[in-house]
Amino acid sequence: MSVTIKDIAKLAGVSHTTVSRALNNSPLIQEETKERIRIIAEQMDYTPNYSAKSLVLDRSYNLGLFFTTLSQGTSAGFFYEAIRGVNSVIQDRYQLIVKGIDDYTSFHSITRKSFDGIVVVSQSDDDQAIIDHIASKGIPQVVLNRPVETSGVLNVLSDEEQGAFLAASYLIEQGHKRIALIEGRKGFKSAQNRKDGFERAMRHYQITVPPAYRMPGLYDLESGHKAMQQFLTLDERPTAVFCCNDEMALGAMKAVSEAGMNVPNDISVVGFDDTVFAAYVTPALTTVRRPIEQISREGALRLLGNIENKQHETEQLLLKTELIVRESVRLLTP
Amino acid sequence: MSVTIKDIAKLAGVSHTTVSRALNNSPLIQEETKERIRIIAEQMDYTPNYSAKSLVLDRSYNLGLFFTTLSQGTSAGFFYEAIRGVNSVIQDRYQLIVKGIDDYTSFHSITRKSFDGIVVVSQSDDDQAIIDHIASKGIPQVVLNRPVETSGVLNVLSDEEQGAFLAASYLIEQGHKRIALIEGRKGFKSAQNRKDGFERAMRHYQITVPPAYRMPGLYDLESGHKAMQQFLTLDERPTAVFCCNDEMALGAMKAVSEAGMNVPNDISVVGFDDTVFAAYVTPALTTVRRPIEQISREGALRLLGNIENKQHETEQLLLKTELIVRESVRLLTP
DNA sequence: CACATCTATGCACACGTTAACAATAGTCTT
DNA sequence: AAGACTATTGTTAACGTGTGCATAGATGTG
Repeated sequence: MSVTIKDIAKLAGVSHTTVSRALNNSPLIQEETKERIRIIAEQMDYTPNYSAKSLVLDRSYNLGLFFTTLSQGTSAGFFYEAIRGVNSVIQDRYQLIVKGIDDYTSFHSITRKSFDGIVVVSQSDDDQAIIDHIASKGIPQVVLNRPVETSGVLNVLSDEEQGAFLAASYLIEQGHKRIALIEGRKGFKSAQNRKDGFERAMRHYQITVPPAYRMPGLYDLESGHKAMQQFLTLDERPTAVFCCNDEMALGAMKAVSEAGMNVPNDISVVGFDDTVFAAYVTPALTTVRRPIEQISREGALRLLGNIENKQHETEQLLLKTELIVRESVRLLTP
Repeated sequence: MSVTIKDIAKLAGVSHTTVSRALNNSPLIQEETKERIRIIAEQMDYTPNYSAKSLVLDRSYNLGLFFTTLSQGTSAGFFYEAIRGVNSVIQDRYQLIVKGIDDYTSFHSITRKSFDGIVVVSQSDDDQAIIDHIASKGIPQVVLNRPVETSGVLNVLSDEEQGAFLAASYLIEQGHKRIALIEGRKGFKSAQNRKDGFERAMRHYQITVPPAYRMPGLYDLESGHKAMQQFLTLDERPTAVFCCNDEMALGAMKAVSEAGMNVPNDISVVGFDDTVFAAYVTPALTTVRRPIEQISREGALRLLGNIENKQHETEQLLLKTELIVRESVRLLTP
């Protein structure tokens, strides 16, 4: 059917071994022989059979890109940036295989033979199981976005606690004292980190947050909307609301305007993530930017380094987040 | 290193052929032998080597999912929904390999050996080259999202012309006569279709659109913003603006509010795509919903059908779009 | 009982590639 | 000029799996 090195060999009047060596640019083969063979291969439109290569070289040329879930809870922008980041560094060398971890009923099929390396974009503590499995199989991996306990695993993430601290501090510095919190999805590490940064800022500036000023959330528009509706029913309403991501912040702003009030004049809002639309809503959302694309690029680069140099660098890289000040927070003068 | 069928054979006291047949549930093997072998395989934690299988069976177990570009112009939500749709139907049977078409410097490596089938999510006429290449290699394929000329290719898309017609007609039915258009990215088929639907509605209701009421766009927030700024400088401003996607509509709304004006009271806006945030901006955006996830699911299903039944069904499936009425269009009373 | 038929299993090879080792011819060294 | 060395190419086996054909035993048939 398709052209093999044996076909080329026949035409070139050499052995298939010579063809193999020539095409792999082995120093054993004479330069002019190589050139002759390359030309013939080109003419015959030869493409190597990667299954055969994989079998003998024990490399799959596959790079896994695993997300906690593909069906819910992952924001589209996050997903997109992560794929872009990884894709930008792998070039032609690997095939990028995208999976949702929750699609696996068993990790049985995840082996050294099927993946040269795996990028786990982890958003939940539950991912620990697959991370351990990958580690136990000895497959090179890098875990992005979430701090990971397993030692000896590459780990690249942004300092979300610091980002949340920045944003919460900013609210206080703008004169706010009655500050409410809409939390992230339970079980997601980011939810915990962002909350921690918020709490640290409150402690640092000695602000107390009453229980009524805390609402759970699911990282989606709906739950932000609901939470803000709750806050608005309170006798003593908060003057500012810290939302653990931008989508909930949008939902919250929606609730404010539905109640005939205005952001930021009646109530201030900050988000987290700097999603692509944050700059374009009205008012433009003040938020915290995570360098996701950079995270996934740095992670993929280090992973490829480990794969190709057969080393086992293990490092935790913490990239800085950045507060993006826009229009959704009002300066409160006493 | 890892367990092979020969290891199992040794332990079971049979030939590796028997093991192979047993694990593939061949009718040639006695039921109790099968069961015995299955148990041993389980205990030894056997996983088949897919490179070896691929080599002999001439199947890669790979499904390509190709986007026009991963680096620009593709909206995150679109991307996300497409992957979700395809992923939901492939289960464990295939690996999903995501690629940007513009990452290829040569299509040379795209062969029957490396892909059992390919889903091309096409957003540009330029994709015709890769579609033809895939067809010429005899690889089963389905083209989503864009009508394709090549005959004998599965094709699933939404009727965007009809969607645009719906939205534009809605503006007119709400009493608007001075209607402007912000076009989509040049070269993208969707840009053409949406414009066509818009024009048909104008003709149908005998509305003329002056040249100053037409602005080019790039499908991003920036260009929508710019275009609307232009419209606002006109002496006779349009009362409604049809934006060829939601992101540009957001940019446009931003420009309106920056000018101290209000949507929909001063100017009405419609978008296209029903992106996830359309419902949550202020005012909520009236737009057209494309069933992307359904498109990619239906497309993937038909593709798998063709692969697994070795048939070559060729069909064009046109899925209906839907107008989602929200708050960004005002009822104009004469 | 002789023969045909059926059932369950094994043998040997194939898939396309790489690599250890062998072979050949030419060159250098002393 | 013989031996050692080098440069280039070929021979053969190996990777793990599936399959056509052969085989051995069991069963049926007249």
